[in-house]
Amino acid sequence: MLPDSNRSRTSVKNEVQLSTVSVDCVIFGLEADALKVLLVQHDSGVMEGQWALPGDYIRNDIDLEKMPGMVLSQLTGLDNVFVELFDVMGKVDRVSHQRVITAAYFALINTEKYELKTGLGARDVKWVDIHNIPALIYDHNEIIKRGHEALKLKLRREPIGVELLPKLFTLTQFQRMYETILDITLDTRNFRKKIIKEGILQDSGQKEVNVPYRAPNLYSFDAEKYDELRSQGYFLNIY
Amino acid sequence: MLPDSNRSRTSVKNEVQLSTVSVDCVIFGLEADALKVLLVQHDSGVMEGQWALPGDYIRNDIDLEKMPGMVLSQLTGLDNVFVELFDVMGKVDRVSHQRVITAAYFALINTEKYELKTGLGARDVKWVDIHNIPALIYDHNEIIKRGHEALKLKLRREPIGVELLPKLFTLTQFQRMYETILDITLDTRNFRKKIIKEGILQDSGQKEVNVPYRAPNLYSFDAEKYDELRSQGYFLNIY
DNA sequence: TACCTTTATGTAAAATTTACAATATGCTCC
DNA sequence: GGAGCATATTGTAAATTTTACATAAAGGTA
Repeated sequence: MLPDSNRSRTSVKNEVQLSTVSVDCVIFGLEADALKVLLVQHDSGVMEGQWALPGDYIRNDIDLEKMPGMVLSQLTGLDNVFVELFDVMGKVDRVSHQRVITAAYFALINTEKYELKTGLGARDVKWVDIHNIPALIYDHNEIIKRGHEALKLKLRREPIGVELLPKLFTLTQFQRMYETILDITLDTRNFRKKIIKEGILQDSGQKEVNVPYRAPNLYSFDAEKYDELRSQGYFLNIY
Repeated sequence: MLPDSNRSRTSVKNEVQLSTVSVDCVIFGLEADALKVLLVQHDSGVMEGQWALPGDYIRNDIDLEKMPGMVLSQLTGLDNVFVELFDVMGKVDRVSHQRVITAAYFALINTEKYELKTGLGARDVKWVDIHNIPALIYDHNEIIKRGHEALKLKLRREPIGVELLPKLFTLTQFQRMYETILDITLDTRNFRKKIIKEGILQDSGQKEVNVPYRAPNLYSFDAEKYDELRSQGYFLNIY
């Protein structure tokens, strides 16, 4: 990039090209058995009543990477959530009437425990199952599809989902997390063998209580062990 | 995102926030035994004489994803090259005096065969070995580092490098491509066994000619076979 | 024909993957 | 206290894959 007063030959000399830039967030909500996406319904304007991904126009006095956190904070009250950029949509005609470039981020949170708030010009906010996304404005359906692919790839490289589980969790919870996000079914025996062998989980010696069946063992995540694996280029092959 | 006349509550009402947006390209050049990056030297302006990644400000009448191709075309004359977005840098203070958001793309091409041209306000253009990148302007060194990580990850999922090899190539060329890009050394016997077993290469039955040693067999890439693998979530584990 | 350089290849041991189903536990209800 | 219910937990044999490692083959050159 040549960001000084000398403009490139493809740009108009001495005239800085300005653009409208927004941030769109695919906020994935993990439940015990379903993966959902947070959608907002526009309050007014041309798109009144239509459903869309939560997002906002960027502000030039705020770091771009802080924007998705702000969106999330306004809709869920959550802070310090895992968020990652996965794409940028920049076709000239993706939005009618004006060219809007959007940075697409995904986040992964727990749908439980947090109360949704309307905000950001939204009349309504709701969780929708990933398999049942309605028609959204612009290219938002495509953004969700790509976001899910990015999430799945990420999960195979990093167990980002453990942060959504309690400090101590059962192997079944751990497996369901993978199954739900990756949208696959796993063989329990083989999955456990693999995870145990990798050593990223530690048996706490405790058992869950107050369950009306055999109490499962509780495990914790061994971050050190995992960091060791990641430095060697970790990729979880499960099908 | 709520891109209609109704602005979000975090934005100033009825005033569209505009931004300066650029594209920076980490153009990787593959040689027989080295991975290089294309750098340009600024012609004039505040950054005169300093080295940087090639890039340009975006134009609002051109699809964002077409920009890196245009940059590449101007510097190398190459068209239809593999290019992929891997990050967006958007900190407020990453560039002095004005906030510039940049979309970072990487490309992978062959340094041979193509003549570099100065262009885009560049006084000079050159290939620099990935291990010897000088201090660049702004956060360009960081962008290269991230671009290399993205390239390595991509190569493990897709054999993007084959397009840089001749239609018919030797297993040694194929192996060197992986070694150079991933910056590792591979065991020849094990690498060949793995690749052959995967079936993504076809023995053409021909041999290279005019070599002053045992003539190696020539192979071609089996795109169909690879597509089959990719649909099952391909990831090449080699160390 | 001897030599140089690079290609091509095998194998045994260890580790991993795969495909399967029966038993163990804790609680509830009678 | 025993039967029933629901989930947790676990093993194994076969097939496949990975790992570590060294020698012979081929083509050209001198």
